[in-house]
Amino acid sequence: MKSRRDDLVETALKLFYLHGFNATGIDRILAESGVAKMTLYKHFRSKDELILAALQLRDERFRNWLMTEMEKASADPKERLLAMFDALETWFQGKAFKDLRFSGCAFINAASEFGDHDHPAHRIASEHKRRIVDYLEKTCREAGLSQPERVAEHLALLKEGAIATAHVRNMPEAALLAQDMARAVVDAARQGASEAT
Amino acid sequence: MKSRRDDLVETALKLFYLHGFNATGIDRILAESGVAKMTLYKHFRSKDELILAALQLRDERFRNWLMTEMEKASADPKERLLAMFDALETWFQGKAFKDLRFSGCAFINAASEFGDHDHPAHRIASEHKRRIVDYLEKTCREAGLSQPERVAEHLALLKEGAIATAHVRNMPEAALLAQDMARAVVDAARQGASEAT
DNA sequence: TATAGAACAGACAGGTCTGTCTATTTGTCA
DNA sequence: TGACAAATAGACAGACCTGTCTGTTCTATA
Repeated sequence: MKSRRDDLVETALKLFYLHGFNATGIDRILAESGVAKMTLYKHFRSKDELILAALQLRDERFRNWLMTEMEKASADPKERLLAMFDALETWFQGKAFKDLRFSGCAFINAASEFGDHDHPAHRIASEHKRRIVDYLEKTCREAGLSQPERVAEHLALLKEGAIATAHVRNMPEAALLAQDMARAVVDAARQGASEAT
Repeated sequence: MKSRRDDLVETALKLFYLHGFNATGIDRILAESGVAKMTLYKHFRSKDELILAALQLRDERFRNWLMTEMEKASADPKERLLAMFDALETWFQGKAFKDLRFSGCAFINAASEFGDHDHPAHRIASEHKRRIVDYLEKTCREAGLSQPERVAEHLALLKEGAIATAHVRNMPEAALLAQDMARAVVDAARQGASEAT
């Protein structure tokens, strides 16, 4: 049951992601989605609102994809943490989201274009990243790791580094470099959990 | 001996960095630099050329700043590698480049706005990152670490992760999270160097 | 089939953008 | 002082952008 609104947000997400927010005009979104201009302004007050809707869709879809990939990789939470980086590599290779080549992280991109941390788009980006840390922290706890908040932050930072490196330098293997370090982080926290700290 | 051209590139760099490339019009650059429009088009064919000149200035200036910070921190190359993350933290706190608040990495930002890897601005970004890896690798060799190419890539990835995290989540302490992991990476490579591999 | 809401095409206003042009002023050096 | 190069202000064209408006056509439901 795809509504006109859904077509719009879907097309907007794709074009914003591939070409940037400021560089993408609404006329192009309308042309590619086959929606009339008045329909857009019936559903959204402005282009800015459409940007926010597209980012919210991306947040939901990306986290869902990542969690699914991690959970189907293994039943062991420690393995799941490491499987995140395998998932990242498939993403970097353009195999994760159909007909959407890898073009960096939509939220890092949003933060780049909307540099002010108070801008609504930047806030959505910030919240997206926090939600991922929350999920990693939960998985760290399930794995019985020591200092789960800290380990989750470490793993999240490795993920960001892999994304930025893969995008800027066109280097999908960055995921495996990050995975190397992630393994060390997780192993250290596993030993730490059985020791007195 | 500051030329009109220098004023222009300086102002362009500042505004592009703070507000983005597409969002910054040349009229604003002209107004803030006090330069006439014809002077701009005497020195540059187009706005795109000005963007490239600004990124080149940033490349030179940033790498110079980073290397200086690392080298003044210690004479020991291993300590210098770790000092990179202290330097990053001062940058994230806005204390590195005068009257220029931290607004992410200019090259990650450029890659975001110019997503196509063949775009000249994206290439400059890619080369900037590679030059930093080269410098890290050289320092790894000076420190006598095993697998210097690999360790340099690890450290560079940690740096990117710290930058992205600090910017998107407004979290300057990301530098210290990265430093934790960097210490582990460097220590492991030091042990590795004295062992048979 | 009748009706009402939704989406349609397309013109339009008003603003902003890059890049060009002209004519004038400034600054430097002999 | 005189001459030449550089920089200036400001108007302008043409393209593009967001957002509004009008009048028509589609579609679902009663």
